[in-house]
Amino acid sequence: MNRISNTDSNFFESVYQVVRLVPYGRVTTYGAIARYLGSPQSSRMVGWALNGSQHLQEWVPAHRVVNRNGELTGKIHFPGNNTMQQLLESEGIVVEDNTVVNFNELLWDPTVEL
DNA sequence: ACGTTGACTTATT
DNA sequence: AAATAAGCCAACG
Repeated sequence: MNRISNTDSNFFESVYQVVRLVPYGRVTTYGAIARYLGSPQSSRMVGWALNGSQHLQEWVPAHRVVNRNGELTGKIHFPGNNTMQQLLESEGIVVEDNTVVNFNELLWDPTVEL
């Protein structure tokens, strides 16, 4: 059925799926996910999808998704002040000044890894 | 119903 | 190199 069809909410679900595949202690970017889904310019929708993922029952490691600069741009949408950073640090990721250190090494790109 | 906003990124000036 | 424009498209007011 579907098969990569647009005009469906599959985009959002696909985002959740991909984010769940991010390995422990690694991070990915909005653009990488968007590109993997076939819409390299829909990176904003990835963020919006993740916004909805928060009240999903499924565990979606949204804290492992940062922008292409490695900055924790989405942390403001987490409960508390730096919940996102704390979660990342609890996985061994070093965060400094809202930016993931060694981001380039920790980056997990689905178009490359899959 | 129309206009604005937004967890972004790439291209152009 | 730095600033501005544009593209994406769903949700909110």
